Amino acid sequence: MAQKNLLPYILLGLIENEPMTGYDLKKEFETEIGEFWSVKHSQIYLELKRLVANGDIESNTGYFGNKIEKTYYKITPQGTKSLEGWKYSYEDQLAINKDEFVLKLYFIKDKKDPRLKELLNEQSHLHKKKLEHLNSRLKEVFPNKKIIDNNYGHYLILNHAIKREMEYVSWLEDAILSI
Amino acid sequence: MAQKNLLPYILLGLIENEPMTGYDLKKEFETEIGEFWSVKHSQIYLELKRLVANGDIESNTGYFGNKIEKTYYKITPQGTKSLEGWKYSYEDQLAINKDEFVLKLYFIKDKKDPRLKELLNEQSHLHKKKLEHLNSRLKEVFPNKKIIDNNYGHYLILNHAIKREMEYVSWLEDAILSI
DNA sequence: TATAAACATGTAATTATTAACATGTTTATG
DNA sequence: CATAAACATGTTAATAATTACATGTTTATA
Repeated sequence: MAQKNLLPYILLGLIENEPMTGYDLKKEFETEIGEFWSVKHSQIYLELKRLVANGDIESNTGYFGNKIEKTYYKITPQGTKSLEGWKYSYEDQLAINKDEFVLKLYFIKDKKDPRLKELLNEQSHLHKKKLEHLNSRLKEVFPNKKIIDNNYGHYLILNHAIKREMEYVSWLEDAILSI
Repeated sequence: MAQKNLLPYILLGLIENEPMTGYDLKKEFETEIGEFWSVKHSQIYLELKRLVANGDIESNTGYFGNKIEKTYYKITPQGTKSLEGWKYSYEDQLAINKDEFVLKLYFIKDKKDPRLKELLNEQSHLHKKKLEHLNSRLKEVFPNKKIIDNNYGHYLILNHAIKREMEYVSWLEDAILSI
């Protein structure tokens, strides 16, 4: 069981719906899935090569007009199988989720430290903005019940992200008041 | 401003209190800070070398008895400065926090998918266990107000972790009921 | 007391990730 | 219509992180 590097599954998951080019995939990380995951485009191209070498996807280079050359990737039956295997596999333990701000706080010992409140305020501002953004995403992406039911996983995690930000903000506000 | 690799700051932050060996540092990641961050011990040794080369810490090798040889690291004024700079620096934007389960859900489209509930249940179980664990940590680590006030950052983030897990569990429970 | 398990301390190799470099193509705009 | 900006597509180099390898020391236990 290959672990850790999840990018292959992401690419498979995206390509599964329809053949895509490297650039199409890159753009996915600027919108939809970009809310939950990030990678650099250089990584995408590397991984695509590996997936081809591995037989999980097939490439098809076409010439559009006489200038543009595009390589589309489509998933193979083997790739589909690999994707399914991952999607429904169980995790036996939770990964730690690394948050730089949380880390900083760990090293701020003194409750009376005057800079503490500043940091909390700044963080609160960032998370409020994020919360706002997520709320508008929800309205935008899921305007009706049919879309919700056909993209239920996405709907769930977007709601989760919103609740998480609400928790974050409320925690920070409480912390600010407490000092 | 060096970004990204936060391990140097963690090591500085830990060494700041008292000189420590590589192994001492490794152990920190199994208890206290291990709740919020993880690294492999091989990475610690590499980073310690770099910090020494960079003048942020100094090493001092001593022979205990006639067998054991230990190298203690202590922070230099330059290291302290670097640590302080990081601790009170502002972040301009939030990093994405990568969660494999959330990623999986993104690719599960169909609300009626029978395996969805299984996955949600399994996750719920994991987070309930984690929540329990964190609650007992809180009691253990912060038995009284004095300790709280002298380790306030740590107190705050432990509370945050607890609230986050509560959110996670409640989200999952709602999701399970919704399908 | 032999032997296994856990402690303690690192190095080397592999893989993943990010940053930097390159290069040609449309599209907008002054 | 010249030119800058953004689009599109990659490769190469550098850094970070994980995995595997190595080796000697206590401590527990059969």
